[in-house]
Amino acid sequence: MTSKQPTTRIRRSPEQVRAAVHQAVIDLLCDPQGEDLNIPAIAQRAGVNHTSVYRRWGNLDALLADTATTRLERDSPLNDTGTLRGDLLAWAEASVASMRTPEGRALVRAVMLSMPNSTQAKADRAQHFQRRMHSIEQIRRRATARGENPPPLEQILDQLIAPFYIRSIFGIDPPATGYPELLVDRLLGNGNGHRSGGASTAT
Amino acid sequence: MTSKQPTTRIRRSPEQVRAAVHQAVIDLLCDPQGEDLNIPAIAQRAGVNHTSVYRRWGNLDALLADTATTRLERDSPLNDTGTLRGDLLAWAEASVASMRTPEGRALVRAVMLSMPNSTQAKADRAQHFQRRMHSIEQIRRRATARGENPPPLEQILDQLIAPFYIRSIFGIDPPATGYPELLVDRLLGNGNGHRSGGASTAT
DNA sequence: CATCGTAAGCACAGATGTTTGCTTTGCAGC
DNA sequence: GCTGCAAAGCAAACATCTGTGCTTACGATG
Repeated sequence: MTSKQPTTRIRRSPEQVRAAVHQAVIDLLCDPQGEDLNIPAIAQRAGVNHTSVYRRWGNLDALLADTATTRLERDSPLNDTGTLRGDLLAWAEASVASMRTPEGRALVRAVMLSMPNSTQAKADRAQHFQRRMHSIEQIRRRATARGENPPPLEQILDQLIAPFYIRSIFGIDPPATGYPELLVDRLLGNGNGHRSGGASTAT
Repeated sequence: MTSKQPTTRIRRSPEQVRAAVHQAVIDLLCDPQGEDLNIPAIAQRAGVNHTSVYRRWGNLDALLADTATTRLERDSPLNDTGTLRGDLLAWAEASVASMRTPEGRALVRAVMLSMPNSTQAKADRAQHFQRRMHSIEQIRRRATARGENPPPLEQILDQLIAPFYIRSIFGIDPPATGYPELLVDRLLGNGNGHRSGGASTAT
């Protein structure tokens, strides 16, 4: 009688498992002192069986991508301020605030790590990029609808988004004050390449 | 008699092994269709025993970092053009050219991948950053010695280096023509935040 | 020419990651 | 209530990665 007690076998709902695993990814990405990320460790931290993780996500890249997109979409409310500059500033301020938290930096790292390995080519990365740029595209669309003339996406990528990523990668803290304004002013205020629409460039 | 033929055991010199392993890292980073990078695969591709790789580099991160820094330093000759703008432009042009080759993109990915995992904190990443910024610092030093007033490193990071990285990450091709000039002009020509030497802020 | 140190190669063992077959749970539809 | 489905849990096999002791080749030094 090795006393198999079938009653002790409890399980959580799929949503609970999903949330717990996502949280475990973030935690391990924030905390680890030299440990590297892998599925058994994530599953243990989340308190779920590792086979559940393997069956649901298949591999680490997919799990990282899912975690990153889920959290990033949840955390970017995308409020309408009425002007292009206001929207960009709000976006940049939210990004800077996020960058100052371990969790925010972990999410950027998750985006990075999820990308390079298994994706067969540009297709996956481009799709990933589209998802990540969704809020920016919405800001641009709204500006166009208002009659403003927003910079092209590529320029926003180069001047607004790229600095956030590079700093997260290398662990360079943003300037203590005025950094969102600085980047948005550079983006909208410079005269070469693109001229932004009219009145919103007043200081 | 399983015919141990001691004569067949040939070996290459340490330098040959190092070069072969570096090349294998680049190859696997360029080519793989969904395969993920690991030491046994690298060793096999390089034609060396995997134990040699483990003993020399210890782990994948260190190998990636070594490969990236070695190749990047080898491929950035750093010629002196006589002006800050010329030096930055040369640097940017070399970077764009490198970004257009699979090997160049692989090196950027190697830098990314080598960073996040085991490094215990900011210390390692900061050091890595210093090495990567070495050529830029030299350009700034030369400009200062000439009496020019180069932008601070952070601004060069945000406006010149960050775009290259972000595009490599997401696989976004740079504009076909004029991209280096565009970035350098934005960097040196804008009037807010930092004023570069002289009257270059004219529109 | 002999000797010695360094580093690569080999075989094998241990640890870890990944996958599979099956059982059990919770929930929805009848 | 009963039944069936989807998904989580469990255990064990399977594959792969990582590390160790030892042998062997190459080059430097005397």
